[in-house]
Amino acid sequence: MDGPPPAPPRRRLDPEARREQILDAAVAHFAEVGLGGTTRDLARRAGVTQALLYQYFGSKAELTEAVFARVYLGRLDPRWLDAIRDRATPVEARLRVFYGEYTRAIFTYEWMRIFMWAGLAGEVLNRRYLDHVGERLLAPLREEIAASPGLLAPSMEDMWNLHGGIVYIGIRRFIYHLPTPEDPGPAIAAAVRRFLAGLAAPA
Amino acid sequence: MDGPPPAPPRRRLDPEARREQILDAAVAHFAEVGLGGTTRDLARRAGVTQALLYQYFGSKAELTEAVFARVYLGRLDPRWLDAIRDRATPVEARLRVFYGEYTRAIFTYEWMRIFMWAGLAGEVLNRRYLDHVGERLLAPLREEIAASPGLLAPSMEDMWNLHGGIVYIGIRRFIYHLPTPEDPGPAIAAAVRRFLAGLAAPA
DNA sequence: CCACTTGTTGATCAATTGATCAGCGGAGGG
DNA sequence: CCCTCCGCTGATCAATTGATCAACAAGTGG
Repeated sequence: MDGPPPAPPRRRLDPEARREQILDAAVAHFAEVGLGGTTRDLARRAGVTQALLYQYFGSKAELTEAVFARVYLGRLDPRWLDAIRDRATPVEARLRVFYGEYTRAIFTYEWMRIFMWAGLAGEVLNRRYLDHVGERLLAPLREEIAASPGLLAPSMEDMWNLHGGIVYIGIRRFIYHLPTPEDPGPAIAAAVRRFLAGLAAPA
Repeated sequence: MDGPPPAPPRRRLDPEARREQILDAAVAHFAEVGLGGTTRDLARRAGVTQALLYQYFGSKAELTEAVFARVYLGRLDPRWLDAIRDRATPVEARLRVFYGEYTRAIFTYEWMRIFMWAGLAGEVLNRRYLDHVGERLLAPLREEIAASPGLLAPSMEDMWNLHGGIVYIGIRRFIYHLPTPEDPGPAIAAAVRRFLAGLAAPA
């Protein structure tokens, strides 16, 4: 009466599921030790043999590309831009909400570290990603601030300063393993409030 | 009459000079490719044979330790603390001067990248260094701001936000290879000014 | 000009690592 | 129950890499 035994770990797996399993392990592994991590350690973590990796990925380079694709793709939500431009909401709230969503998307061990490893390695994807952030997110945010009565238009360098101050929370936590507030919300709110206060036009 | 020939590259070198030459090359090499760089590439860059490295450093680990020592040591100037506490100068100027000096010390290709490689690798030195920054520099700065009339006391998280926003300039330039202002001075001045404006006590 | 000291090198070893392949064996169809 | 398909493994290769060592040769003193 006791149903099937508690899932004796199937050795033969559906190819698609196996590929996902390997990719999951690869993201975790490369985030931890960097893109120079060995395929053998990765295989051990994934619970498969090293040879099997090459059944699903032609080479290590192909595997790391798949890791990039999984980590980068769908990380930026196109709806953010709409919220940024919604002038029915005060700019301060828009900035706060945006950076709340943005940090919720990128403040993960895997994303933060793989992005930094890739940056140091000179990956082109990083520059493309950051160009995108600058032109599609920071520039519109800057326009909205400039269009707000009583605020002086910030420069793009000012925008990067705001951005960097917030992203640095994630760097401290995931790269340097320093203690940071569990919820970055209050720190973000304070940073945004200060940023706008510093842009207040003289009376 | 034509003096000595134009320095035919001496093959035998004074041990101390050779050690320095290797260490210079090691700093440049590991900054570029990370601590996983090979001793053979390093030797090629230094213009010596790979075997010679082991005449001056017992192992690769010993070599990277020497690299850390050279990069970290003497980077923080103890006189900064005195300037920070010099209440004859306005806080804003003190903040501006401090971050001018600080960025002048750490905004180099070698320092920025080795620090980041080491951070990702989990080096203990990084956490020690950043603890020092927090307790010996940011905390005093915070006290000075708090002691300034008309300013609300910032939290340590606020201080890290100011710090991160400024350091991020160097991250963009040296890690991500993005264009940044040649001189970070104006951006620093703006960031400091905004930070303090955002701390102005309500009338 | 010789001989000794020692900075330097080429050759080499053992371990690691990316990649390959023949064959094993689990699972479903007949 | 057996046969076939194919997911999977163990063994193995070639290249790379940290480390060693005997031997070479540049500089120096006699």
